[in-house]
Amino acid sequence: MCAVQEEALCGSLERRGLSDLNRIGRLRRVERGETIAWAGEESRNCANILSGLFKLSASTADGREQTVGLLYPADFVGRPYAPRTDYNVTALSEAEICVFPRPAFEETLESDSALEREFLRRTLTALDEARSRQLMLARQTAEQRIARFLLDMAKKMGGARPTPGGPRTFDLPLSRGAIADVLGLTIETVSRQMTKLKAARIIALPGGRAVTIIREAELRGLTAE
Amino acid sequence: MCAVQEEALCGSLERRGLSDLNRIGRLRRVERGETIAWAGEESRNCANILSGLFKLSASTADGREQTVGLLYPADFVGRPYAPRTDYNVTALSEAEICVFPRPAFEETLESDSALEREFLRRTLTALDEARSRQLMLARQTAEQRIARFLLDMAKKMGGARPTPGGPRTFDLPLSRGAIADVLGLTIETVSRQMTKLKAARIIALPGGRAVTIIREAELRGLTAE
DNA sequence: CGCCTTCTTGACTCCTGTCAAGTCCCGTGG
DNA sequence: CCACGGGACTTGACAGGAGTCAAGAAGGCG
Repeated sequence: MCAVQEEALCGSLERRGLSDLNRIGRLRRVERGETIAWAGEESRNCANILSGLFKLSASTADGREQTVGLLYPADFVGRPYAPRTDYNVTALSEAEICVFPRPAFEETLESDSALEREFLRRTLTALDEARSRQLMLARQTAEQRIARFLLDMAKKMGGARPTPGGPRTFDLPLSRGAIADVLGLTIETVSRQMTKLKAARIIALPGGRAVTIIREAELRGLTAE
Repeated sequence: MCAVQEEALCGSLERRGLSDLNRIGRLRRVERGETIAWAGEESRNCANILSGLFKLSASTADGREQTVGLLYPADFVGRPYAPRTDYNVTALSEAEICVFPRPAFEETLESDSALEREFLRRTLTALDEARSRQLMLARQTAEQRIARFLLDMAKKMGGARPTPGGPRTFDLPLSRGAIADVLGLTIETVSRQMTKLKAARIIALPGGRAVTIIREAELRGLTAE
């Protein structure tokens, strides 16, 4: 039943506990662009992502948006132990999720210490990531952010390499606008930086949302990390 | 023994568990400016803050620094379940901490589910805060950051109000440089913004690191949240 | 009182945001 | 098959906020 069982939260469970969580979970298909949780709303459900990509975002009073995290298959969605959620969760692609009512999930956490420990580990990892994104947003230039983003995406997306160690091509699962939201930039700046990298022949943009990383070492050099 | 017992992590424990944690903890005094954990270093210890203020920081390759979190009394320091820590932890004032070896702390977490649950809650809160700081660093102007920072600090520091509802005065526990690191700005920009707020008679700067919030409503209006 | 750090202020630069046209891409429908 | 339309993307011109560099002033500690 659970397509991402080895990696997902429920994958850490032994047979018994797993069936507990599966029993309360309900499969749901989500359309691209659909928002499954709104900031300020009561936190009623939690979920595991089975497939697809989501963004976790907040917006300023004047309407500009910032993505504070990307969620991939096997990642967890929701905020246990809080009455409300502070962030929107929106699908960036078609997706499937496994939804639990929050109180039931909390009870399962409390009765299954292996699950709870795994959840704690994941939360600690998410915290490290959120802090690393703070450093990026506060101190990196647009060029450094784009370089880091492309490398991260290449890693996440896999992508074909015609020759071993050679250029790698993959499709960005995000629009320019969504990338801008993630990196704390504007669409125009993202576009200009991509054009600049293309002009420098560090990447190629074969069309659509495809990206080819031609000279990975140079790109890595631009991240200055 | 535990001066912040009601609030600190160990305060959530029942007598039995508490004594477990106290048995492995060791009191330590820390000087202002002292760094008790270095990024990239092996994660050997965890600690509870008993008194004082710490910053959690990272730096870019070119040496600029960013504070990714402030740690107050009763807050937890360290990274269980990871071999290395990614951040520096530095005392911004004289401080006292209660130190546990990381493996012993992990064992205690695993054997005491109430402690583990409390630790999970704290980690979730820290995650929310880290995400909220992402929004600030990505999308707020210098003026908005300063306004929010002053209001946050006023709340944390308490501070005397000569007349109820009237102006409130408190001492900033951070230097201008430390504030700049927290807000993702430079010392000069912090200084200029403070001067601007002073000129607008929204705050006063009586000397030293003291701040008086004269018109709190206006200051709150500037945060645009 | 004097030194040294911290803070303030000024002049200038530059990166990124804003506003405004285009251009590309792709699916739809004639 | 190709023209059309609309969203996504690119490009240009310009402005402005924050960074950088450089003095100076203020404050604290010996």
